[in-house]
Parts: sequence; C-alpha cells; structure tokens
Amino acid sequence: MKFSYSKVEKLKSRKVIESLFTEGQSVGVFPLRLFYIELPETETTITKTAVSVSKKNFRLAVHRNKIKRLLRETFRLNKHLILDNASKKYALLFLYVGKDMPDFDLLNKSIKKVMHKFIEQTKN
RNA sequence: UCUGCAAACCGCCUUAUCGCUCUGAGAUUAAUUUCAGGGAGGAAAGUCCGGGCACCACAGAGUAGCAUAGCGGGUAACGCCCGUCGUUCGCCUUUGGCGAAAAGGACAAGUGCAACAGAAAGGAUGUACAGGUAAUGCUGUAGUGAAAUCAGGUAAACUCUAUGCGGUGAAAUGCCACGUAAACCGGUGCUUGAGGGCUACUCGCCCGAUGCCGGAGGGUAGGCAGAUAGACCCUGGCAGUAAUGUCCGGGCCAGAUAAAUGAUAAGGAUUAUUCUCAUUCGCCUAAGGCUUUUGAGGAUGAUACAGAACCCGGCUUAUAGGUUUGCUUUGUUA
Repeated sequence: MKFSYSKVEKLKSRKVIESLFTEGQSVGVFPLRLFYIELPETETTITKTAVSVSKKNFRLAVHRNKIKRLLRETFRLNKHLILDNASKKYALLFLYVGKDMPDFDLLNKSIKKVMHKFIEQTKN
C-alpha cells in the first residue's frame, strides 16, 4: 500500500475549486467538512484533493500551515479508504472549521469518520 | 563571586519509519522509478522609508502636494548609519568630567497665539518718585512676570528659505499555447479627429479608424521568461576614531505557486516546580525544628516570536531561553 500524496493528486484548478463551493455537495463531522464534486472520467487520478483553513479563524500563517500539513498527512495515511471504495472520480476539499488548534490524533479520527460518511453518501 | 546595564551572536539536538519539493545523473513501460545532493527567518512580519528592475514620451515645463533640516563623513541611495559641536536633563571628585534625550534652518517678510500675575503681552505706557522740554511716556527708577519697545517669545502655529521627489508596481512587463464572436442590436466618429495614453491640475507630447461608447451574450483564467550569483557569504591583511572602504584566497546558499521545507515514535539537552538521599553555613537548642550551599536520582510541566512569494539596504514591532565581551554595584580573600 502506498501512502504518497504527490503533485498530480493535488487539486489545483481555480475553476474546479470555485465550483466545489457553488455546486458541490458536502459532508461534515466536526471539526471537519468535506466538499466534493464529480470529475469527468478522463481524469488521470481517482481523486483530486485540496485542504483549507479559514483565515478568519486562524489569523497567523504559521497556524494555517500547521493545520494544512496535518490535514495532508492524515489524508495521505487514510486515503485508501476512499480509493478502495470509490466508483467514480471526485474532486475533494477538506476544510477545517474548528477554532482551536488541533493535534494529529484528533484529525486522524475525524478524517476517518468524514471519509466513512462520504462513502456512505456516495453509494446511493 | 554576585547585581544591573549595553552591544554582538545563537535561538533545541539525534535516530528510525512514512512523506513533500527542486536540481543533477541513470533506467525504462513516457510518467513512473532508482541513486546522489539542496530545501525558511532574525525578524521571512508591519509594508513605514530608500534603491535595483520593468512599463508609461529612454519622462519634458509650470503649479499644487509631500518629505527632510547644525556641521563633517559613510553609502547605490535614504527619512538609515558613524563622528562631532551646541541645547536640555541627571549624576559626580564642579574653570571640569561622565551618562542620557530630542521635533537642532529662518520670527531682521507677513499673519496668528500667549495660562497666572500685572495698568498694560504688541498699532502698550497707568501710578509713585526723580530728571528733562516750548510741548509730549521724552528719559530713568520702583512694581508684575520667563519676557515690558528689547530687531521681545513662539515655526511637533500658518508661513518663508534651502534641498530632494514624474507616475504605476511582479496581479509590472515580454513571449507561447488553448479558445471564442473581426458575429448581433443601438449610438457616435474617420485627418475640419470620435476617443484614448502619460496626470492631482494646467500645458505639452504621443496613439488613433478592422475605431470608440452602451446593450445582450460568448470564451479564457494554462505554460515559459521576469525569478533567484548577489550593493552575496566565509577566513584573513591593509586604511580609517568610527560608520565603512579596499585587497588576497575560498564558497554557491530555498525557489513553492490552493502555495513544498512535514508527520509519527523513541531517546537526549536546557530550564522551572516538587520529592528522596547525601553534603554544608548559621540559629534555637542537646529527641528535634527552621534556614543555607552544592551534588546525584525520580516525577510533572515548559522550549518563544513566528512561515519566503521579484530582489536588496534600513527602520519599526514580536520574541521562552542561552552564550560571549565591556562597564558597573555589593560582599569576601590576599
């Protein structure tokens, strides 16, 4: 099993990210919220993923960086949950909506929950 | 040895596992993989000054506006830095010394302002006394005040003087790729010039007809250059009080772009609190108690401020803890 998270798996298109917020659906498990939208079959990878933290809740860039790094790390270690179960291709965006500084254990548990919920919801 | 101050510097480390990004070399199935190497800061921050660079007339004139303000030096430049003189404040061993601070040009151009006291505070002249005149606050003294016609004080008051400043800002700018609509409707204009660029304004200059304005509607928002070798860093020598300059030798040191430089685990270091044991100074006193020095071990906590975004030089602000140097104070010993 590979735990990598390289450039090609990252969601970078401005356009897609914008449509995630306007047209995409979402599932939430505090302190996380996962926005997702279907991608066309021509996409080279199964998922395109991004992470984000509100500037409003975390004023300092250091803190936002820290949270985003933790989010990427937990996604990297748990992404097989989605890859093994997804039938279509998706663009994903994990948004941290909490207001306190999280630690690795908390995010690790949360991201697993939110992934399970996402799988349940997309089955139907 | 201890107390305080100033300056300069450092600002957690190691290993394992799993990852990110860039560069080079090599494989192949041509987008993956293997190996080697690089990968945040002293403030990367605030965006407050100065410059490089780019475009706009290779940037022009005037007005307005803004900034600076002893003298000398440094610098690419500065509103920064160094030296020095004066001023003000503090201390002392007081013709002087040491330290600190700052908004240090001009009030002999004009305008404004001035608490309390005082008759009067700026087109002044009351009272008392004395002197003087043809006559008059004409002159002196007393009195209030920091200051009373003295070329008065005041420019972190307008103002004046000198010097400097054109604007924009990397989302600049150049190129490539992809794509649509050089389509439709209305208005306006084509050298007798619509409109636009430079702009705070006026001039001036330039562009300008497949144009410009409005309506409705459509497309793109990717890549490369800019952009990482420089007023660069390190070790010395020389010049200079210093800021700094210069010379020899050596080095290559982030380059991301929804934005890399990380996560987890274990161990260590530093430090704070506390406990145990040992050691030790002093006091009350002989069980013992309080206090003090140092060392060993254990437990728990803490390890700051903070993340490059075109690049430099400054300033300002944030910052746990530590190191070095200099000065200073207290106590002890010789």
